[in-house]
Amino acid sequence: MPAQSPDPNLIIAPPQLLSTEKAQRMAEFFSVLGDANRWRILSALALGEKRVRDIAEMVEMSESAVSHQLRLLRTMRLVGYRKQGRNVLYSLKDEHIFNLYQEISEHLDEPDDEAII
Amino acid sequence: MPAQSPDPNLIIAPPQLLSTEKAQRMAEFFSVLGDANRWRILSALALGEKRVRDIAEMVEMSESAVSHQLRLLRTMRLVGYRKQGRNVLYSLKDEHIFNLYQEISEHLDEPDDEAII
DNA sequence: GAAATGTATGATCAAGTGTTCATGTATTTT
DNA sequence: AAAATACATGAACACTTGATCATACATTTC
Repeated sequence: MPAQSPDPNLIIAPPQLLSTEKAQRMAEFFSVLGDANRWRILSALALGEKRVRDIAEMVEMSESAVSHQLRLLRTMRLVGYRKQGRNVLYSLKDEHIFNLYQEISEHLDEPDDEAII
Repeated sequence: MPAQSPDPNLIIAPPQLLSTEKAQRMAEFFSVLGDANRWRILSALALGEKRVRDIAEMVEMSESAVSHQLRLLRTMRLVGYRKQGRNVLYSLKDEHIFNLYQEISEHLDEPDDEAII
């Protein structure tokens, strides 16, 4: 019997208050996505594997700043990398990020008020 | 002909670099979810509509701190509220939050290394 | 091996964030 | 109407964060 795929419209709410530990882990993760430059870097990588230099140029940041941010994205396992000569090629490790992007995008695009008269 | 529901495994990546504006909007939204106390508050509200006082007691924060955070959650349209006498009852406005919760939870639960030998 | 290139990292500092404290407002109770 | 209760808000302050700058490291080129 094949596995039943979950109803995409089903809302899954935690049955109880989040523990401080779990809440903290959630917060730390979302904080990583709480920076515009990191989103730009991720979207650059969504276009394909890239060198630090090239990312820096695309997103118009210093190489140092990009490197710092990539380090964070690395520790959060959002990007992977491989060395190639003196270059380091970064790539998206978890493309699910852009599913989140899509969902939130829709949330943000909702009208401010449902006109109730 | 009924609408085709999208393939849940389809990864949707933006076809180009995110604009600074769009990236900024994303970042602002994710920042709101980048705080452990806000997650606790949201998870309290996931259990049902609640007064400020009760939320404060559940999450062990001062009423003032909770009020400040609820204000933020309100402006981000994550919670709604209605007055009832001298109480203000808050509730989740967008339960999608806990779909995000679910997704990220899985991401965080992934093993650190896929043992490759 | 010296110079150049690509990347990483530590220190510093300005800006942002979240809590507390004091105070204000609205509603209910006495 | 005075007191009590529930919530909101502004200011202040401690803490966090992210960029820059200087420097270090690794690899390639000369």
